[in-house]
Amino acid sequence: MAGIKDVAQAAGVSIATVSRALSGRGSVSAAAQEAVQRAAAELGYVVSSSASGLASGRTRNIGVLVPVINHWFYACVLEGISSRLMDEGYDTTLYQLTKDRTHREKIFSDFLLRQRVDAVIAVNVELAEDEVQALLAVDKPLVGVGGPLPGVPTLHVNDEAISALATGHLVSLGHERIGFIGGNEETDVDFLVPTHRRTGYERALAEAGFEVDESLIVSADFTLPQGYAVAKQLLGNPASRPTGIFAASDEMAIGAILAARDLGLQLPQDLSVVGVDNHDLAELFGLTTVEQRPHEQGQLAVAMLLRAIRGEEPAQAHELEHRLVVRSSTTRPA
Amino acid sequence: MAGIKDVAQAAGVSIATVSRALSGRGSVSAAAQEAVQRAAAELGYVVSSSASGLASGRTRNIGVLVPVINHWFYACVLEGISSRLMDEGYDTTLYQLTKDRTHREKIFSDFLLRQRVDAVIAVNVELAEDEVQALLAVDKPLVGVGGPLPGVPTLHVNDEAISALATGHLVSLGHERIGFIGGNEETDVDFLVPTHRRTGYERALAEAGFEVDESLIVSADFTLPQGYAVAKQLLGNPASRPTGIFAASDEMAIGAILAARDLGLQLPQDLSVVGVDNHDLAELFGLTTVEQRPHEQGQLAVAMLLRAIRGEEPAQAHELEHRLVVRSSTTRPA
DNA sequence: GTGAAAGCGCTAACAA
DNA sequence: TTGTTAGCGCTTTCAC
Repeated sequence: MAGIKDVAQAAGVSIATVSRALSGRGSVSAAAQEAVQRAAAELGYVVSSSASGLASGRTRNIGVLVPVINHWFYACVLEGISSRLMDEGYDTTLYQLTKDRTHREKIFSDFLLRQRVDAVIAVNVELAEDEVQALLAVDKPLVGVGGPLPGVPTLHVNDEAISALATGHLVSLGHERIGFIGGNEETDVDFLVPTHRRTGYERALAEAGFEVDESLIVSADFTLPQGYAVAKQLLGNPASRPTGIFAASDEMAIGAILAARDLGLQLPQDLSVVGVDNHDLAELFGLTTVEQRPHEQGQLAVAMLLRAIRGEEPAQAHELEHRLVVRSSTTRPA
Repeated sequence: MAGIKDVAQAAGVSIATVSRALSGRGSVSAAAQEAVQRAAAELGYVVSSSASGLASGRTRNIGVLVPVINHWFYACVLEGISSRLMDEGYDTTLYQLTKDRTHREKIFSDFLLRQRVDAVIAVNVELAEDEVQALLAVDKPLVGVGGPLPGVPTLHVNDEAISALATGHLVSLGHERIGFIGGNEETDVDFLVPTHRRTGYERALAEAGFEVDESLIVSADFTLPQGYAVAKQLLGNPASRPTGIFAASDEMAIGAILAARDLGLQLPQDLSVVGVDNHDLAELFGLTTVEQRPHEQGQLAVAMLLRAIRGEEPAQAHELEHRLVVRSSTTRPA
């Protein structure tokens, strides 16, 4: 396995020049540059990340914290992050953060805190104050996706505005009894997403002059099956049935659509449904939804992080756009 | 940031003893062990992975190669891998391998080959002969999931047997016109999975004495929407419609169920559907399927890899179990 | 069981 | 622009 010395020898320069030529730090003559490049290629030389990391303090490795992987949103964000990071020559190291404190502590102390990563992207994980401090204390740039994290630059959509938009869409169509399928905060790995989405829903209702009817509010875990289950409860009683439902995720919204079908309801005549995400399945179900682009969120997070790593302008919180995608799952009430 | 020297000083021993005590390599007296552990904990000391890696040649970091992340199977495998790896004190570094040769080459040369990872798990990526050789040449253990990879220990289900089982289930119910929704090989990231699943389907038909009817065979990309689309074509013509469908993935099977419903067919009376996976959504749709447990596959792959890393018995190909999960999507034909 | 010391393969001052 | 050289913080012989 060729080392930097071999390359230096083959190129007829010193190892320092090889290092400079290959890393782009410091100036190197065109001739030397060329010679080094050629020699490195011929020998199949690649710097040892351990050696480089030890000497420079940079690992070119970014830690990504996610609560789960097997979930549309996280998988998309992760794809966005990893592809962008790879383009920039960085590795992506994955940490699944559970709710278990000791497990988390281990991740923080054993993995993140020392030399393993140059920086961290936290995707929808609610970091405790001391966890944030620990990261910042070792001078590791930290960017959050789905924040907000106190004192941390974060990329996020405006969950409240999204909900208000979705609910408002139903209101504008003439719906007066609008159900809400939210997330349940206990089991939830996400932040305040459940809370914010509910607040937006209530705000839109208030603006329309409607009262909040607790019997129209149910919660699930953002998945399709649970959305189906709670929607069935919500729709089961013909007397109290809402004419429209806003679900805090597309998966739950699709669950609601399936539940409505199984109850013999015609959509959208008997029931309008709006979701959030613009999930891969949304189009198939004709689901009206508020789009958020997790893949892009991941890419943007990387861009923010790189700026922080390079010590450029202090990146700050950035609110991402969202837009209503109207399809066939919503119409005026019968 | 405390270093090994600080710990040595605090514990009143040499840095060599600290290293031994913390890594478990070499013998240390109980007293020293205790003193070191205490000092390290007090100082919040964690070894520098760069320094340790440089000195020892071990990074405690495993590279995981996947074609995509945002897909049920891969996300599950990934969760299994990363959680198990974390338990063992290893990092998981993620590499998305595209079909683009130059991109792949970059991953291999710049990332994998040098000091960044101790070993590699390839999940359903078809590695070229030279890619496998490159890994083995630098003496990096390699384990495949979903193989087979020539000369590489691999964990895999028997795709052909799975298909034969699923198709046989329909045959045993009395179906004679059985459609097949397979994967399309061109766009496919997976191996020979599409081919094997088709072979199993054909074998089961042959065993039952049926001829293969090409008009009953369609292909999609393993996703629900495409499964829906091709199933609609398959089921559109009432004259040539099959009474049962075997889909090579649960997502496509569910797509077929939805397509059938949209065509006004009653399930399972008018159409039986079998899938493969036992996907999170299978139960909701009452889908009969052949289960494979990707999460476990990931965990087992880690176990195999660790054995290889430790130089224990040469791990070999391991075929995973599968089982038929019968639900309500299949019955005898009308 | 323990310590001294020689690297591991680079990067970054510094000097030229 | 280039080379020399001193570390980076560990692990691992080797001698005791």
